[in-house]
Amino acid sequence: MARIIGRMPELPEVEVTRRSVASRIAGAEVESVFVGKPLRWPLGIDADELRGCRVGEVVRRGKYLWLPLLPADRQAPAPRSSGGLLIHLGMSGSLGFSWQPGAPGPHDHFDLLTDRGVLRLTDPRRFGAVVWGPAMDQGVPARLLAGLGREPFDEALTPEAVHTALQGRRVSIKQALLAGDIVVGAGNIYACEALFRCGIDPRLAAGKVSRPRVARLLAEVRAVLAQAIEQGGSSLRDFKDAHGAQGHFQLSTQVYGREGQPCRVCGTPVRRIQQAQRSTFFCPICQKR
DNA sequence: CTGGGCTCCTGTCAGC
DNA sequence: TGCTGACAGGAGCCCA
Repeated sequence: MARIIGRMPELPEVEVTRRSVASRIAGAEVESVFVGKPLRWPLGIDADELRGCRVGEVVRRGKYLWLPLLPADRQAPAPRSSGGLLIHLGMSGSLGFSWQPGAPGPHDHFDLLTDRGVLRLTDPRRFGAVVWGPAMDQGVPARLLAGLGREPFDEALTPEAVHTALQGRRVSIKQALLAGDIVVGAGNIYACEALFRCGIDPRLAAGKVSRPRVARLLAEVRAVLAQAIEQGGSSLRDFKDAHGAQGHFQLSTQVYGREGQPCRVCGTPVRRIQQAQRSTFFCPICQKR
């Protein structure tokens, strides 16, 4: 039986995090920076150089957050660098913003201390990252974002475009979804759930999915992500502190993490298989094509 | 260009 | 009850 690891930050959790942090940190002035244990990549700048920057509007791209750091107009002396921080929560990361978070704990690896509070990255497994760059489309951030597919809610992402992009792909549709180079945001949980909702066998070759089914799949990816964002958003009202987000985003799943348990639609035991070293959950009866 | 496999890390859990 | 080892997973990266 597969175990479910507590929270896996996928697009919905990243978006909910953005919404909870953005309005409170916008306009804040950086006073100092704490860097803990190494994360996935080095920060890429001397932390002292961020002092005196003003935080801009936090935006999300895929599962990344971009935190603009601009020169504060009335600050003297002016910061030595402006640009921003590209943040990824990895497998186990969470971002909190609070007035007095206390001393960093063993899993707190980055603090941005500002005049409005402290933005803190907590990440036990350290798959996450905080990387400085001169702009979102320059330097290391640009390189990291370059291969990303379209945003799931981008209106320019049509079923036709997705279908075309899938043509010739021989990997499974599940792997193609996870790859994120066509549409971003569907991690392992949501890929499994979306495929279940539209009755597509996760093992089916990506290029073999018919156009109507691609349209249905895109709709379900959007629906499951939107639902998760909404659920996370509603739970935000209960936030008490910076890390109150724990466990709030666990959508009640139809198949994910339910190996051996009866399919909620037909009662057949949910199957678990490995695809590219990753667990896939599906109903062998409901997902036949 | 595509696809497959490896890698980072540590909390959790099965099994002895 | 305590210890050990397998496992989970996002996504960059390297190689065939």
